[in-house]
Amino acid sequence: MAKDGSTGSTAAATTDGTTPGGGDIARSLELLWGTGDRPSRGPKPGLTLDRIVTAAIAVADAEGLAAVSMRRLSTELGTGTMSLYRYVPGKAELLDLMLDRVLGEPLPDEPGRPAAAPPAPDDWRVAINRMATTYLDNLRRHPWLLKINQARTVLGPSALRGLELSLAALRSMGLRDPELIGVIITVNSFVEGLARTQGDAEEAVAQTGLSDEEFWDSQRPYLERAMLSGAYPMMASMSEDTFSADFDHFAFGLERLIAGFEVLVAERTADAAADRT
Amino acid sequence: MAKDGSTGSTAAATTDGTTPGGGDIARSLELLWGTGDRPSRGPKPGLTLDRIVTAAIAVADAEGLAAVSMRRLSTELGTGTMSLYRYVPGKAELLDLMLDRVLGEPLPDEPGRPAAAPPAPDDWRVAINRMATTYLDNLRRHPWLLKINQARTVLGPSALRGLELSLAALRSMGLRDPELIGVIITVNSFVEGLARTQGDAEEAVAQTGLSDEEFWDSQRPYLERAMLSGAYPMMASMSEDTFSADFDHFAFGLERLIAGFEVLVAERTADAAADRT
DNA sequence: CGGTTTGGGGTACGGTGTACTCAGTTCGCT
DNA sequence: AGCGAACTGAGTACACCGTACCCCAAACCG
Repeated sequence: MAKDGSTGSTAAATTDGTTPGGGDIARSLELLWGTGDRPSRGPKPGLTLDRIVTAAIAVADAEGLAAVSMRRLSTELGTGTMSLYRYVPGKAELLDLMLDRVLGEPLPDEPGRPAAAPPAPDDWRVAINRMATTYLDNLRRHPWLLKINQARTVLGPSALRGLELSLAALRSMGLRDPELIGVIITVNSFVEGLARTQGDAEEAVAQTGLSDEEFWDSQRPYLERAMLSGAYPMMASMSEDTFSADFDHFAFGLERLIAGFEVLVAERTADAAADRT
Repeated sequence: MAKDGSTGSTAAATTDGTTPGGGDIARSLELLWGTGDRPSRGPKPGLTLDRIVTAAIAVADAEGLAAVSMRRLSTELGTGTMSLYRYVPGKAELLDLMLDRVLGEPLPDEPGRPAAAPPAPDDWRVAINRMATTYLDNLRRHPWLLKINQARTVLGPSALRGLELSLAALRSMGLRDPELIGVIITVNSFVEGLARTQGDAEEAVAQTGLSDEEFWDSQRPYLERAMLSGAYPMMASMSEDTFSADFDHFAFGLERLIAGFEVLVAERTADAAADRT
């Protein structure tokens, strides 16, 4: 997934002459924020960045990120493979663009839910709950999101808008600015970790063609021998429903997290009251 | 990274004749729990599974999971590439073995810390804190851990031992069994998500050769223009230290999480007391 | 000692990202 | 109107990857 690095950067340096790696980011930024004015000489482009990104996302959603290759996209779009490089500096940048597109897009209408996004609620608990569920929904809709390096995501307009909305909703907590960011990071980290586990499980089913049940059944003899060995007394004494799928780990964890924030907010308001007297 | 799937499973079926995918798991299980008795006909093996896994981990630690290829490992070990397939069914299984090895190994001695693992403390807060820090340490030492599908990790002896120790330490919380698992999953998810963000950042520095500062500087003009546009009032009003690196997001989030658990434990003990009266 | 079983390794195939090169199109300027 | 510049599209080629297949040498059993 990650490009080779050695061949990539050195090759870019020999070709372009710009500082290796730096030129690509500038190029990505222009692609994201750019005015889109195209030079007025030469033939009109037969493709759009938008179409490429859309096609890439469609393929990734349907068959996983591994299916997204330049050759595959070109056949999908009916062009030559190398033509894509007229619009995108490289595959890494294409992945960046996919990220920004998906993270910022409003959730598509679902049958059970009203389409319009309601304004930010003044209750931060509800806001956090919405943040987490929305993010989890997004990650489940696009499982490949977690396989793309998010650190160097160029902060596109849509990503900024999401952060802005979150911050506005959390303002009522009365925490300091870095703590607000901490809240967001904590919630997002929890959701990401959970989504990764779930996504891995689904991917494993798809790739091996083996259901979860079959998988665990294949391990059962080894596990039972281990339990009988006496080396794992705690695990051997666990109740039957311990690993049941009925338990909603997302709801459980999120509830605990919000309860933890509640404690901090209560402390702060108590402090403020003490200062006032 | 993930193997092709179509070629992999079908090829395994044509070669071996066993149910596609199922044979590999059985093979992995035997590799993990197996007795290691080798047949006494034919030449002695010049390699060990252990040496292969060790070499793979070394390469992954030093240069990232992308550098772990069968050809690379073979040159590292001084053998032919295809010889490796006498010991490992395929690359996917090798990754599984790397996982189990690393997740179960005791942390190597570090200068500042005593080497012996102390017995499980009876205070579950300390236990959770230790769980989280240990896991985070592990993920930082081996950033490639998060790029391997953990869902179908064969539960090896070392993985079981870790789970057993965690459960023993959390027993004093007095929660139901599924909730105990929920606690572990929640903490681990949080740590994984955070580690992923940190790992992505380091990887980005290594790959692009661009420090974080340089990266953000390159975005500054676009961000400033966005701030001045008035479309992001909350973000524009943030204090200077909001995104400072001084703030320890790991400590902050973990503290909130533990506080949230505390609330639940308190509720339970209160309920128990009410029942007793 | 002959046969059988096993490990080691070479070759080859289909896949990937992408550098390089050349042909063809379209506009601005003279 | 014509020409040259600037641009797009596409083909070819290279270095990687995982691994199927095949053959040979080594080691034990009878």
